[in-house]
Amino acid sequence: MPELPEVETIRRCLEDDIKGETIEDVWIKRGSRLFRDTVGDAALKRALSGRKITRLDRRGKYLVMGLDSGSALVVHLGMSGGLYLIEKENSVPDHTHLKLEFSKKNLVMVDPRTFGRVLFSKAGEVDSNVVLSALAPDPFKGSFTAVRLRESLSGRKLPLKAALLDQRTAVSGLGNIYADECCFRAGVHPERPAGSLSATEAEKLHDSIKKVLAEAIECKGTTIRDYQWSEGRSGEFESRLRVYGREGEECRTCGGRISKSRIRERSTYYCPRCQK
DNA sequence: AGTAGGACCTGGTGGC
DNA sequence: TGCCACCAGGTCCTAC
Repeated sequence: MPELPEVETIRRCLEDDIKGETIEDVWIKRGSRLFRDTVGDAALKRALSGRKITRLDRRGKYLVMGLDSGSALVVHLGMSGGLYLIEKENSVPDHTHLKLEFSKKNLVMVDPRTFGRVLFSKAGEVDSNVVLSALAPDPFKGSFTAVRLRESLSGRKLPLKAALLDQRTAVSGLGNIYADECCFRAGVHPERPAGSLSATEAEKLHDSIKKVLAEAIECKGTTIRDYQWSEGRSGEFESRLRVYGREGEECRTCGGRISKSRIRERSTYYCPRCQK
């Protein structure tokens, strides 16, 4: 579910509350798929217990929880994941896979569909982590430029949207909603071969990606179904969506009808008149 | 190598 | 009310 703006919202919401907290105890759901890529539950518990949280960073859609040992817990929320601070006396919600106990609160990771995953990077290995280091530039980093964007797409024949969804190629952090919104604002059709963008179009797309994501972060993300950024509060970008989920409705720019198609088995929304 | 499509899961919704 | 098919914001693997 969460794309970059939702993950960034969660990060900002949690950072101040967990930074400096010591992990007093760890609970991991038995046999949870989310930990399939870690060292094993027992070893992970040992690595986390007693450690102090020093920072909460974001790389693309990943959250990186830095510890005073120099290691880091790396979390991806998949389609349905969430991180919540709960009162110590409250029992954990359904589908909780991880609980970190602090002195006054507990942090839980909830994920009904179990598409999320948790990784662990040992001290000094965070920057060389195979998953994180393979990510394309973060849209808010200086390495994400219009030139780099166009180069990463050049020669590729797959649909532009498919290229934008690939976290390791052009840009990291875009998902199904924001990829559609960015294509719309840039005036480019999502089915265009990725390599067919002109320099001007690549600049517009680069600009749109930064603006759409920044605006969505300001709105604390989008709420389509069950996404909540913290204990029951919801994002407000939904009312600003220009194409996503608006099949048959009026385009706010040209008055035409929004179309829906499928790209790589993902629902795709666009305005056939505004997007060439 | 690059690309397409299904697989992996649970829960909510809308149609009958 | 109940049942069922379909849909969902993300990767990941396999096959062409």
